[in-house]
Amino acid sequence: MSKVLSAVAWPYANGPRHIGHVAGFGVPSDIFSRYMRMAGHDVLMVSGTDEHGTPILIAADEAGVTPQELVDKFHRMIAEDLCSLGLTYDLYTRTTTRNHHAVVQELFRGVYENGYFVEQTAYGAISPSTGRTLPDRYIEGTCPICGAAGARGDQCDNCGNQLDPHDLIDPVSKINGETPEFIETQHFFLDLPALAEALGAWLDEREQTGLWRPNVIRFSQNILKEIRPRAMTRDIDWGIAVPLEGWRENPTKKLYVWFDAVIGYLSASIEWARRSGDPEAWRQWWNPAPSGADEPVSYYFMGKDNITFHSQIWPAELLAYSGKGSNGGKPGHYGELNLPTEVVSSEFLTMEGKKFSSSKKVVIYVRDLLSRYQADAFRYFVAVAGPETQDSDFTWSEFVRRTNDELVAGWGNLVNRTANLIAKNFGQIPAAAELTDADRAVLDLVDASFGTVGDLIERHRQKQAIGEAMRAVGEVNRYLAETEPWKIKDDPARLGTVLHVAAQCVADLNLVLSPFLPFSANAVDRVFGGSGEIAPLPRIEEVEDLDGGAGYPIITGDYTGAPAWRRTPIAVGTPVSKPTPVFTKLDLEVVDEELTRLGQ
RNA sequence: GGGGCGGUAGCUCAGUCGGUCAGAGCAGAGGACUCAUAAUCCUUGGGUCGUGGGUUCAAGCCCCACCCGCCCUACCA
Repeated sequence: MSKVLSAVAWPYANGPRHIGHVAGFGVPSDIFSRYMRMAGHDVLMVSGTDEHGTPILIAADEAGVTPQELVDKFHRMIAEDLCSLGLTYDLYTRTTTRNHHAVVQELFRGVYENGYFVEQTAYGAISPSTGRTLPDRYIEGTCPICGAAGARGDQCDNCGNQLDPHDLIDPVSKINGETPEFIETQHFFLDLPALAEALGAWLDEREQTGLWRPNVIRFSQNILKEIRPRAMTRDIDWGIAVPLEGWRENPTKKLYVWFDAVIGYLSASIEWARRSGDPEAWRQWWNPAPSGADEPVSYYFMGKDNITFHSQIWPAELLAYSGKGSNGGKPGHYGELNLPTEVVSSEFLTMEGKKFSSSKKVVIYVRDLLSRYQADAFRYFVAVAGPETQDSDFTWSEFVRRTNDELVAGWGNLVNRTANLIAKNFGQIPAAAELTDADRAVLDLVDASFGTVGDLIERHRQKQAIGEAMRAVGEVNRYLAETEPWKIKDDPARLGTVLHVAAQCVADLNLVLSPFLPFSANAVDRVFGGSGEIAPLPRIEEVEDLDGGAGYPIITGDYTGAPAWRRTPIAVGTPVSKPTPVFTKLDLEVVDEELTRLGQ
């Protein structure tokens, strides 16, 4: 039994979540966390909404609201989206809490005192009217290389060259059309070169485990080669104050949003501990274990666009705070902080062959999908066909097919026919008489799936894991076809035995599938007379800020009630009545309906 | 430009150390059964494994070049 930190990517507060987001980090992290809890580990699953940064400011200006009003709205929406998918966060919080601000500032101080920040003059664009940093991508002009109009400050879409915004001919702000002013400005740069050696050693050690996905480890080692200091402050008035004399009071200097966002994993853990009544409890997941005890492990779930922040920036911050780079230093009062055990990055989900794009309306929002379809149907699709190690495509026709042919016709049908046979013939779970070889074979095969499926989930091979589970479902369907219980009504002992065996297999597979399909796991459990509470579900809770700020909604829950990851013998005599189907079969017309909705 | 990934049966994809690797599911065809949301079960696949070279006794799997598609690279997050 270990302390397992499930650190889940922080969604940016710029709108509701679309299914591409949650396919990458949400569903996989929940499947993993649910399984690890059932396997007996102490899981702490944390995340929250990322609410600072330039895009929020711009969106707020456009909407005519304050940034705080904007993020209040979107934080709530995102929390609802994630909760409705059944994602079992121990705490889903946000970056505008006072706790988060304080933790971020403590990290900054520690890194600063250990000498891993260098103050440098940078040259950058600001908006003359607001004084805010104007990021490269928000500047456009004529490309100095190919002469195309409308080139962005970072890259020209026409010729593909990377640009320096200062070289653009007639640069203008995309936000308000004014001419940007290029100024010299002071910033704190994280001294990544001083941490490169420690980062490299850590990555080499991680590579030895052979667990990281090849893409992720290779990419991480690659970016190490061209490592250079990176600015961790910005000219902006929305964010966390730099906790230093002369900076703190400056309304236009804030910490870079990514500096603070990744610290959310730690601040959320601390917030969780404070709310749990044991404010120091977070240390069990973050500090090295006392000698003799198992080291805590941490898994970070995200999409591939976030790898650099999780395999370089965040470990660098942790190393710097712990004083473990070439500049030396000593840990701050949070103590030595553990680096990620594994950065579990997924690839991207596309949508009918195209990249998701809210502006181009190539998008399906989680809330829209769940208003019409079962959460588990979507979770099933993601588990079985998601972008685990390479990009994958979501199409409505494939969604309908997977739902109807695999989930409903395979698993749903097995549940249904088993329950029906029991309800008709016994009305309760029958006892087994003597077992035949075939009975034992199917029982053993299903029992073995706890091992194979669990192992695959632990290694983040969820597609293969659910494939194994579904293969076992097929075996049980075959078992029924071969034993033909509907033909042996004149032999109640044998009939009871077959149905007992089938019911046991269904109960087992229901547990094995519960990390993937929590909602239906509960429904299936109810069909067979259980409590319907085998897969815990999260809830939204309105809480006060711990340090006197404004209240906000969080996702939390009590997940201690999940059954263990092993066969639990079914209780003979439990009443079973004629079931209502657990899964909804989809009409083939929904494909056209949805494509029409997409405007295609 | 640099780094990386993918291109395997009509469709979606598996293929760990090079030698039963030419596979699975779905679709299609035929059959069985009737407990079940017309669900289930059995039988049925021969695709130059993107293209052209090369290494090897042996290559989807290694090397080189090329063609397609995609991602990362940015003071967006």
